Amino acid sequence: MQQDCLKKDCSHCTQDGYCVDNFLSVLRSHGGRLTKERIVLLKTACDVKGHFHADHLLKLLREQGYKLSLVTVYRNLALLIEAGVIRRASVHEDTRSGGAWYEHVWGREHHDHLVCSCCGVKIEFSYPAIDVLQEAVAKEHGFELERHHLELIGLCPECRKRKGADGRP
Amino acid sequence: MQQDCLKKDCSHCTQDGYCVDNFLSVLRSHGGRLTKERIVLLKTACDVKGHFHADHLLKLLREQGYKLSLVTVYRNLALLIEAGVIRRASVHEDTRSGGAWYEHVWGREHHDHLVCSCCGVKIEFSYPAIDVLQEAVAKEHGFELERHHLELIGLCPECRKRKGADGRP
DNA sequence: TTTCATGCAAATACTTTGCATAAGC
DNA sequence: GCTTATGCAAAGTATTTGCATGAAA
Repeated sequence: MQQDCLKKDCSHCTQDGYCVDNFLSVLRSHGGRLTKERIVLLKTACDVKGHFHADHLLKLLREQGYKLSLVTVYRNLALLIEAGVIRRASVHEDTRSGGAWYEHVWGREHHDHLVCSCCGVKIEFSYPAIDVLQEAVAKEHGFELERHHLELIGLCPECRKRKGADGRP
Repeated sequence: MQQDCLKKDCSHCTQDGYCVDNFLSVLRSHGGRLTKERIVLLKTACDVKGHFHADHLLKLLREQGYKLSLVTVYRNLALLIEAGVIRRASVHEDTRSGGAWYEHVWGREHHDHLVCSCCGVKIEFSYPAIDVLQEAVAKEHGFELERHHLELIGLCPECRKRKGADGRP
């Protein structure tokens, strides 16, 4: 898996600026084929600004005039994850927001999320010190860390203001 | 909500050592009733050592001779969470383990999880320094932190050994 | 021209809801 | 006795699977 290909300036990523090469190598390793559907899925997933659900991605594709089915979206999300193009970013929330959400990861730095428990707004942050400590914890337990999920849930500034609370209700 | 009641030495928790009082106050605030089903649910949820799913909890109840339905379990999990007896501990994993998992929280310190991506083993840890940094991040963004989900995913010592990998495949 | 991907429909898994009956308070 | 909880069956939502057709390689 060519990790370099996830970077913005990767020389492999020639086709319209999308990381087709990385995706291709994953397909090849499965004996898979590069269909039209997979190409538009790749591009659309990369173009999404924020977070998306499977059906959201389908809607975006339909709006662009492509006619693929939700089944195909589901079947290919796994490939896109394996290719390092997107990642699963969901943690079960109280407000069961319906299914898993994803975000594209290609050409982006690692980050985690702050989620407002009231309005649901999601804010990205990255805090290298936390990552370092996570590595320390993993090492302490003999784990070889692959990835992590961190979601901080609380009240965003707006909701705090609106509720007139400063911590005590 | 009497936070004290979550501690092991809480004087309210008289009935067989279970935190009935705290659960009761939540019920009362909803105009709810303390049924037999809710009592055994409370006890069984507190007795589970590790993590559990809704249907797992039902099985445990059935094994003890109680005959409640899965619907009742689902309906009361929300109450148990509100009473601070259990919490949702699930993060979507690759090995779709089927549904949300819970764990009881009453009388226990806060902790997070290390999950093996290979065998699925879950190890609890607590690392106050990480919690402190999370508070810092929240403050930085004007959030009032309520809770967080942290799951570190990687290879456990056993799976590393078995795979004969030291980091490079 | 063989093999794999797609789309449809149906199946599955988890969770929630409507309604009649049973049980707290 | 009033009102809420339970259990059943059915609905709902997110996701997966079987199978025939269509498209890559």
